[in-house]
Amino acid sequence: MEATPKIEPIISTTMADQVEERLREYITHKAFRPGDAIPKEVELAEALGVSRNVVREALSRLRMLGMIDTKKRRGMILTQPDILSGLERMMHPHILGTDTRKQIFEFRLVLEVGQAALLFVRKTDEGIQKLEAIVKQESQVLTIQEKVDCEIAFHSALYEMAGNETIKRFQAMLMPVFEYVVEYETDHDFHTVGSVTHRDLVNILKNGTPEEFTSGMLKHLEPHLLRLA
Amino acid sequence: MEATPKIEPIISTTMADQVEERLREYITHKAFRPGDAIPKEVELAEALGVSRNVVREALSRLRMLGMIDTKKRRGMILTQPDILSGLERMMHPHILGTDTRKQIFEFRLVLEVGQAALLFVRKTDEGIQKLEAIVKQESQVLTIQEKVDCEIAFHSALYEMAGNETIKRFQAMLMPVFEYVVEYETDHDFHTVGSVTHRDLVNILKNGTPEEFTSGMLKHLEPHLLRLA
DNA sequence: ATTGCACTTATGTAGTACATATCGATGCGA
DNA sequence: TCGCATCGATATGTACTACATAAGTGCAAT
Repeated sequence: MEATPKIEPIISTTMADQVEERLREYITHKAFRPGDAIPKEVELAEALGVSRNVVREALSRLRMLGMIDTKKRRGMILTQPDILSGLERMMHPHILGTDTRKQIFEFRLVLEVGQAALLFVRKTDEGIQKLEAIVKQESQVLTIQEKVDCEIAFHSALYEMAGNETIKRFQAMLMPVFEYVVEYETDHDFHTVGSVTHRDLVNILKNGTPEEFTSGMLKHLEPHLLRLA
Repeated sequence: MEATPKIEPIISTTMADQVEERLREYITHKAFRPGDAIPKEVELAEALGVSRNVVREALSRLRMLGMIDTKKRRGMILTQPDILSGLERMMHPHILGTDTRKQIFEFRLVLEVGQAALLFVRKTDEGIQKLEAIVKQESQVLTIQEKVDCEIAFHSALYEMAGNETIKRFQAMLMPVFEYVVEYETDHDFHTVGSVTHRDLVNILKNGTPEEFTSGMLKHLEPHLLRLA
């Protein structure tokens, strides 16, 4: 524990922070729709009683999140944000803490298992053929790198078939951290594999049930799961 | 289709955008650790050949994401970012598109099912007792609102027991969107429930296996899953 | 009606000035 | 020598001004 156990509730909330919050309230609270215009910078500055500088800092943040779009004379309009834009900017393993990395590691495992919920609704013959091709290629692989590539290709193809772009992107962003944890913060090998192989999973996908698939995926990931505290 | 099929590859990349990117590269590429100091605003401005204003807009974004922390005379230091800070700012149902909302809806279903991967590693007696208390309370409930509250409480308690703060927070952020979709964009009731009840899930958690739990959760969520296209 | 040009306007960038908090040193007194 | 208060020095926070730049707007000419 630190010397001061619980003091310092004051957080230096700067003007830009406050303005950002007010603007987000303004944008989300009202019945605004994408495409609607919002007041000019100078008007906002005057209305909020701050300098244009502060307003611009707040707007700059919202722009980064994709909540607004600004053009030179047109002014600013609301846009529907890219909910993962914030995430992708900080998914670098070594700027995160070990605890966060571990949670992200677990997050991916959860996604892999839960996928089945969508997979059996969306599965297609082409998707399965693609998976089979990867499995076949995997059996002829020699180097470790090739094996890892196949591993990633297989699971990417699964997400592809699940038909949820958000989950797919999210998982892709998780991967670098996942690999980092496997590489540096666990004692077993990346490609240690459970009693259920990729080939088994494909077969379940073809002829089995969602229940069987989740069971299979749990078995497939068992080496990872056993490592959890 | 528009009149011009493929023109307009130019994206007005502003100075602040570029500086933000450069700073992120600078922060992530090097072997920096949380706590390390980064150059002063004026130094950055001079080094990058832009005004201090632009640098501050970029820094303001990184500060929002929790990547840096600044104090009055101390300067700026790297911090380990809160990976969900960006997300929570835009999880408002009505500023998202219907497609995004649907994907978030699915995302939660996937998490619910995949949870089992962690749940059986982390389950505790106290957690199960808490779940049982909720189930018991649920059986005596009268109004719809109370029923919904129990629903939320039950699933929150599950995430609590899973012991992954990131997933728990993430799920909590998903919920408003999930409820919105159920309320306005599906034709069945919120509390339509599958053939497996909360009580069944608790029993599986006590005496069953992860495989049985995922199966049970799939059944529990079946009304939602059947609605997916 | 379309093209071309000047004008207007809102954002983007630069620069200056000052406020504010905080670190560090200096000096005073016990 | 050890506090303790005071006083700069310094980096961020805020305000203000000025101008550049892109993009509508409207008018005029062909």
